[in-house]
Amino acid sequence: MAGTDAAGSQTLSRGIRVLEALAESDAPMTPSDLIATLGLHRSIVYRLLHTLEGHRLITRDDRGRIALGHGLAALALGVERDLRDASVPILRRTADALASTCFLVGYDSGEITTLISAAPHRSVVAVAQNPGTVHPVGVGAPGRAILSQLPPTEWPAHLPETQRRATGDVVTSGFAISHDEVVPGLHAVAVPLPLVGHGPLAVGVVCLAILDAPEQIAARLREAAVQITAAMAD
Amino acid sequence: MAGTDAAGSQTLSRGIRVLEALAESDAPMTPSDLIATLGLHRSIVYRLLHTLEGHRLITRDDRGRIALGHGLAALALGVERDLRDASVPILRRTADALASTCFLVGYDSGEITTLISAAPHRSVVAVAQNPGTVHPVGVGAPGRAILSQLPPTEWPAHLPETQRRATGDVVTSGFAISHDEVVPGLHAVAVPLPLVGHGPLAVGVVCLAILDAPEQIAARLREAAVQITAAMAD
DNA sequence: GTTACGTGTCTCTATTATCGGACACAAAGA
DNA sequence: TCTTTGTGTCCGATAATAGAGACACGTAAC
Repeated sequence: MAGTDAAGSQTLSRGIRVLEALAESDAPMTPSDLIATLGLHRSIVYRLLHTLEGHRLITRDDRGRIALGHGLAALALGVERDLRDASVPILRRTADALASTCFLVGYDSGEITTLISAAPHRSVVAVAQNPGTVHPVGVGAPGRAILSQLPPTEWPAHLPETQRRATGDVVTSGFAISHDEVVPGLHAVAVPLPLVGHGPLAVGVVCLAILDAPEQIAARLREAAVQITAAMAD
Repeated sequence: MAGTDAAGSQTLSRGIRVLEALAESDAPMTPSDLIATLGLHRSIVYRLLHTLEGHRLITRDDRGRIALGHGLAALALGVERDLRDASVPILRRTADALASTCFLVGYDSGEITTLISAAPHRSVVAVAQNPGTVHPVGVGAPGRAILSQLPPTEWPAHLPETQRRATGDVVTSGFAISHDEVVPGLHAVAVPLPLVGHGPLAVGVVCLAILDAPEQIAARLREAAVQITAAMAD
């Protein structure tokens, strides 16, 4: 669903669709699974698999089933490397200070992706927010913190009036808050992080029960945002 | 260097080489950089870039320079997902217990890749060991812990006699130790982690100064390995 | 035994990508 | 101003892939 029939190279696009199909599947896939999912001929899929395996982007287990390979982890290491290196220690401190999972999200061509996250040290239940997770735009605290940095022309087509006004509130108050929005039972607070040459970013926390006043949490998050901006200036 | 002219699809292989080139570069690349690095014609590179951009595997900043895109992080999220989800909390506890960065490495077609790592909470200096990092086979404690699980027929061609005997010691003692081997000044201890259907794995720690006796560290690592094995059995 | 099924490789034309060059355009430099 | 350099697109002849089927092999069902 992510990859439409992208302009340019059909072969490359199909090879990437193999990886996307494997990522969306929670278990390793058999060749037949892939052939059925992609709707391609067997000979094509096998050719793509050989090429992908040669680059270690897929691997095959003892039963011949196909899974994403370690080479993808090596490639992903290079995604926003400077930003992630600079932010990790800051997010760790913020997560401990707020006793909540703290994360940094980025916006790229219509989607919001978690770039890094840090769980607090002494947490009874750790709310996971793994890097690579995709958020809906305009929904939830991080979604609105990002949206508030985008011109309304780039907003999603059918964004409810409620979300539009809530996003406007982010601009005035400087932070976004959400509860039961993306995942039931979870609270979230996020602040925008504008950084030159990096598209809209946001720093946020997610937790089961809100501890401090939202304004206090937002103040601490803004502090982290300032530190990240400073660390990136070098 | 990683991707030779892989059998199968030339187009797909070249598209992946674009990603590999961007990952090896520490800064965003201009189109000319890529064209020179890959040795391809301009029209080919532009076509590949359009396709990759459509799948959010690359992105372009305000100056037109090209960097790896967030879609790669989403794909990498699926790499060894079950194993990583099961290991994260165990590695965190182990890292705190040993006051050292603790990590899990996996082997796939000739290369050892860090799958996850956990830094200790109260660390003066945190030794980073980011997921996706590639280790040399047979060198260093993790390298030998992996090698000890491979048949000698799959060992690297010109492995020094010293490394061969040290690897043999891992089989008898149950753990590997290294100092000043991969990175000067760093100590490392690692234990093998055999897991059915998952290729050779190893759990290890890396630190600046060794605190406990290697045997004690190895015992704690073996404990973590057992816990991971148990967590994967469900 | 047979039947059915998934795997993996191979061969073959129609379709698609490649690659050279050409073109237009903008930003620096002489 | 006139060059030079990088960017981005477009066009044809050549080389590569797509896509269908055929084939051999192991393996589980009957």
